[in-house]
Amino acid sequence: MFRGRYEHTVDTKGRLSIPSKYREVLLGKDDERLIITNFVINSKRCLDVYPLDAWRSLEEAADAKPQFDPRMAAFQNYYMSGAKECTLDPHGRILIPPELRQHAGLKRDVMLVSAGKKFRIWDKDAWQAVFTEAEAQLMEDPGFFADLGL
Amino acid sequence: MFRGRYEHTVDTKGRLSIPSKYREVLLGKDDERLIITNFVINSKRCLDVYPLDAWRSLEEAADAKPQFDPRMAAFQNYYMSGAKECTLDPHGRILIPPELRQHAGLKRDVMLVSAGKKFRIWDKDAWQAVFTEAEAQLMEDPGFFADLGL
DNA sequence: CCGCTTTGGTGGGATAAAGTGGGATAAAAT
DNA sequence: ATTTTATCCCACTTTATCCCACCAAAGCGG
Repeated sequence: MFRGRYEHTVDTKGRLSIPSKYREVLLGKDDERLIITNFVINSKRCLDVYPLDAWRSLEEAADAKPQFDPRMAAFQNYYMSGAKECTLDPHGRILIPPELRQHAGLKRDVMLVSAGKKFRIWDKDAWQAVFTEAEAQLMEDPGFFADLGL
Repeated sequence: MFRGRYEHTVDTKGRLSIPSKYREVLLGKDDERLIITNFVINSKRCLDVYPLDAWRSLEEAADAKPQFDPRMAAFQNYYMSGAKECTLDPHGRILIPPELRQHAGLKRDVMLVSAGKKFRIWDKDAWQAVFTEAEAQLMEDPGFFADLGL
């Protein structure tokens, strides 16, 4: 499980260093490669990043579903087909492919945001908007926490 | 269970010592690490602090819910994604990550406030406001506690 | 009741680690 | 063959961690 949010920077070469806490999670696996693909939440674009093993189980789960469901096809076309493999350099950085960088509108400042078995990469400003929206939503409905046994 | 309120100080490096009474609670566990994340009550921001085991059960409870419910997504984006792990230094202090310090508006003087299996960290002034607000609510509506079934 | 010891909390310097940037070389594409 | 893109290597800056010292308050024995 990845934990925490980190503000990092993409350098002029398109490199982004993965937080050491995230890297610790990867060290526990036999393959440290990452799979990165395009995604969108609340009309805001971002990137989803999976450890290779987690991506594989997603592939298998998708494969087990009926292939002719149009929504499944859309999922394949959008999410699965965007996937690129990235390897870490000696300093723990990845090179984000240009199409994906552009998809998420990544400029210099980005946020890395944990989401269970994967994490996301957001342009900093886009993330701000998503975060504020989520905060407002939770303030409106504080009883929600009770449902989770808080 | 944590008990009591404590006024402590955050030093210039961002360190905060955990009250020894709270530490006694942690000693009973096999892992003393804390998970700390952002929260908000009555539009006042604070930090929620969990022993690692308590946080894990929260993660599991959240994981068991449908992931694409919009409220669930907001919860994941706001509360879960902010979670950072903090280890105690030899004097029983934690280093509060800068983003979280900033989120809660922590300056030098802070309050540590018990809340069952977790506790909260407030800026001292913000806490004052929350406290008086709660008191006013009780004075206005003396049946308030009774309505809670206590 | 007074002084000593212990415990809890605070502060600061030194060292190590994480993140960032840039030049040089190698691989790939045109 | 030339241009572009990616990888490796080295250097710098910032942040976190360890270690030591200090102070105040509470507990203890004379």
